[in-house]
Amino acid sequence: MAAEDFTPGLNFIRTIIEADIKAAKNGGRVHTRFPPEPNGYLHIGHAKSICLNFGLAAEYRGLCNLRFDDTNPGKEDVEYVDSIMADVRWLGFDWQDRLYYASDYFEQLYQFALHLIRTGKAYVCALTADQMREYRGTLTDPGKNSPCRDRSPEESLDLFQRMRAGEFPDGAYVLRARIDMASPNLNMRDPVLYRIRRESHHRTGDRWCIYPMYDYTHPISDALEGITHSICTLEFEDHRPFYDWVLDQLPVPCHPQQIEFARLNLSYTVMSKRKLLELVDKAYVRGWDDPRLPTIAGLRRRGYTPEAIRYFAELVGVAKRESMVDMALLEHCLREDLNRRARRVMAVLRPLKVVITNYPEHQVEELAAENNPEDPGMGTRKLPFSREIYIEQDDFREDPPKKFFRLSPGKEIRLKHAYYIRCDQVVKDTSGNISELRCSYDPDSRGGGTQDGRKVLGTSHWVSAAHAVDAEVRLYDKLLSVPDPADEKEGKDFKEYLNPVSLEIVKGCKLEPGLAAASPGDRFQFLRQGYFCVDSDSSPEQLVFNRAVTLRDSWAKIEKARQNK
RNA sequence: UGGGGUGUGGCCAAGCGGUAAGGCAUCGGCCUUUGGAGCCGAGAUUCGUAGGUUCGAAUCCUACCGCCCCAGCCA
Repeated sequence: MAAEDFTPGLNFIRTIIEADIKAAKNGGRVHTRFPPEPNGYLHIGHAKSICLNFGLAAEYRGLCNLRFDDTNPGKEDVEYVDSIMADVRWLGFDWQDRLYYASDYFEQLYQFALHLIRTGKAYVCALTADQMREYRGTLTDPGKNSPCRDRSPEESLDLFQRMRAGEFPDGAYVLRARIDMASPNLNMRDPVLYRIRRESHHRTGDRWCIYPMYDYTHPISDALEGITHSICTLEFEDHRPFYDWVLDQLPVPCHPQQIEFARLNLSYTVMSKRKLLELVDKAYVRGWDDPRLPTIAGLRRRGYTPEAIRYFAELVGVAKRESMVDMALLEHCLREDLNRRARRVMAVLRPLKVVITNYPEHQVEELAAENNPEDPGMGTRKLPFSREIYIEQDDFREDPPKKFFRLSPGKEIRLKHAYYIRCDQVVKDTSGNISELRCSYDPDSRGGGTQDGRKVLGTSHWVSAAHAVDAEVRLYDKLLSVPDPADEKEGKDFKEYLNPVSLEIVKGCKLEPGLAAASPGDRFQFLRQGYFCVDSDSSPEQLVFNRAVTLRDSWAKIEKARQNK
């Protein structure tokens, strides 16, 4: 099914929203937000969330904000906010004038904290981090009240103001909510609201030395922005009671509904920011946009389209069940999109020279080739044909196995858009390697067919030797050699499962001449091989292509099945 | 062992008391100037397990089992 013909079904979130609209909750409004922390690059899992939040807003004629959850200055950076904005835009979404930062709310957050202190809902606590851990209790045992818990509002107010004024060293005090140290939900055992931290913030500089915690910041930010449905991932389900508690204590404009869904997991790759950061930092890959990574930047460089990613986000669905989606589905989405849009071109990755002995020595013909059989509107182009050409090494076998439709001694194949050729002679070098094939062509087969109805099973791509342009082609494969490292032996680090051949660089590839004009980001189908994208390293002098995804390959399947026997 | 979630074919996922959608993957077949694309077909007697309610249960009830998350002054 084509991506744009796909009609999304109902999922549990759409069900909730439709019920809310029907009940005229929030005046029938739908307002979502995508709230990344700028501490890393976005990946395909974030894309699922972006498509969900912006998609829902578009679907129900609502709005979606982009908001940076920047409450932890030590980990955050402008490099990340820039990349995040670029990635969201590239995916095709627009937050218009609604770009927000949690740090924009620091003053309001502070005022709300004062309110909580005055109403006895928060207090300044002097317990150290270690003590606080002890006082918190365990999963099965209730916690103990902090000795500071009964501090008067006046005293807490004074202390909190002095925390802001910078009178105390980092860690000396925190502001805590006063809820219930015996709650079975650890998030309700007087969670920390503010901590002292002398760290420069990428937006507020040194204006603050106290920073609010996520759990306190998030519900208020949502409420201030008039969010109706605050969609987040499953691990925040336990935080929802606190989310609601905060909003219930404060004079905020509205009370958004938090809804949790399962984050995306993809086989053969890693999706945690920590692991991705490690791969980048320790140079296991060539940066955040390495085409092997599931980052948006990596997928973009690899050749993925926003359409393919959006289609994928729709296909994987939204549910509460933890799952592992097969990488094959992502690949399918790209093929689906590019099959109808990508120009077909001929590129020989591992060239084998073929001399057509009965073809006139200096003759060059221009043969017409369609640019995309799926879309005649994409037109045709001319391909030069001459006596010496290159075909793919894999397209010739001196001793062909059964079902091998390609070229072998005495056999005939079709050169796509050109002629039938028959292999007459195999030329080898002194060490016995095949150096060239000598073939003869059938002049009646010009264009790739004859009148006699002769069956030619194999069709090869080719390129005229004298006219070919050289290129480097980077063949990418799975990042990991196992679908899910968590399923493997205990105690092994995920890096032990890194696929050693996730990148193979092939040089001296021969491409049809028109490709000399290709520029970075251009995508093509290399006939019979896959979809390729011009890399950002590419230049007119040194063309570089990335393989985004292979074509489905039934011959490879036959061979693999044979091997497994 | 406290709390919160979740269990539908290999992987996702609909289903919400009336007798198992759809997609990916897999396997057949047709077609083909890409072993691509396209087309046709195959596969859960069964919905974690065991009981129960009902004319009827994946859907309701009970018990049990599995898996995930929570003890950051991270998000």
